[in-house]
Amino acid sequence: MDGAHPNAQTKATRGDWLNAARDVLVSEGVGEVKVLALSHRLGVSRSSFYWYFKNRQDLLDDLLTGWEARNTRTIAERCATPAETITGAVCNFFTCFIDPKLFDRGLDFAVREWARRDASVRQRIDAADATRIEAVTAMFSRHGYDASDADTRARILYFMQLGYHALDVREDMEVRLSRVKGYVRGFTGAEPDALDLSEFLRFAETVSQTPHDT
Amino acid sequence: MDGAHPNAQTKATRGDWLNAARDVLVSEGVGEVKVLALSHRLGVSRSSFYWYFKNRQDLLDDLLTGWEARNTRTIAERCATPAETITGAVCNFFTCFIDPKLFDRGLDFAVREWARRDASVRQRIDAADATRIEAVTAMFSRHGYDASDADTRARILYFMQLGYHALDVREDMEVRLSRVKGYVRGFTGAEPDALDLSEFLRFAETVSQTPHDT
DNA sequence: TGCGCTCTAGACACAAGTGTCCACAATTCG
DNA sequence: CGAATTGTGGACACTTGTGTCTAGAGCGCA
Repeated sequence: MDGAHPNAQTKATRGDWLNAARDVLVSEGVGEVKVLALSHRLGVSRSSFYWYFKNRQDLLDDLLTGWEARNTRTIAERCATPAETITGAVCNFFTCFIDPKLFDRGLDFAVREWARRDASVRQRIDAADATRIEAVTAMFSRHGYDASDADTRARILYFMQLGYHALDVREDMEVRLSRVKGYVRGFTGAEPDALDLSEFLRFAETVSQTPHDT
Repeated sequence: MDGAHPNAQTKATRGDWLNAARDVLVSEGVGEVKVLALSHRLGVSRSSFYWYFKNRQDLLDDLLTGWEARNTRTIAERCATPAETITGAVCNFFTCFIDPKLFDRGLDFAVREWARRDASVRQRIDAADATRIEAVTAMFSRHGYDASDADTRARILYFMQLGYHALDVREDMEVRLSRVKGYVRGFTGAEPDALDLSEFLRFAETVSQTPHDT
């Protein structure tokens, strides 16, 4: 029923349809996610689609659910990860955006674009943003910031991080990492712990080995 | 020929088509800019469109040309405006984004989204960004920053400003203006001149009287 | 008054997309 | 083996969108 156990005869699984749809959504927008085009791309008849999905909307709903699970949950989890210092916690938050396996930024912005045309998607994005900001706020609160301060810092941290990605800035990971110390200081108002920083940079290096998509 | 002298019988001028198209482009993306839908919106037959435009692409080209003229030229002009101090110059730059008549942010991001699907648009956006950043860089250079410093500050200023708008942050003008002094200090590394600041705030107030669109 | 220019409407032809129905091939399982 | 299940493919009906062609209405001007 969910394509997890494909038959030998199976040419395209449910997951194949979803992956293809995700790619088109990211690179060309919702409007271009068309059953006909996807069937061509998968080398399968168009009508096979209707075995896995009720209709086009059903596919889109699944895409949205997957996005919520991956991106929002990732941020929430990283923010909830225990840390000795606030600077370490902020580094934890950064890892979401360093490792493309954790947070799919292409998908996040594709969904934001989609939301401009669909009120129900807009609602889910707003809910997701609220959840994420709450998670970041809680992170600051846990480290002793008062409610108002935690709220402000959470918004600055979250909005700046997404703004950076929104503009699709492309710089070497090396250049990007050279600014981390300054960022952390700015976001927390505290001097970054050397250990937190080096641990984060080490993680970033292991990730940057694998070439990143899109 | 350009709709500037509409006949009494004229129901929709060339400009009407362009305005309608711009609205749809901003609110729903290029994919939804359709002759049929625009004709309905204007209460006019679809075929009248082809009197003013060769085809759909012709309309889109015009939209793009208008965007370049308005947004990029505005930024370049504001950056070139003479100012006594760098803090005054940065305030000049800010005015682009305070007054919706100067810089159409909705259109700017709609075009950026469009660029994701069209290589030729991507090229024009890249050229526009380069032009804008050059203008901002020149502004810093004129006020004594060395080449490297001017370049860095220009990028930070430009990217942050666009990042703010990319996330479609909605806050009261009052809240927004309360942060200006800190921003200016951060961007220039200099203490803001009180006169520059008060002049800018006065301008912002006159603008915020008129309700702004989308 | 009547001619020409400007603009609009409707019909036609066509392409691309959606969703449904039905036949049928390939696997799996009793 | 044989029957049910799992998927696939092709045909049909319908919708939405593009671009072209032609008739003709309304205004401006001699």
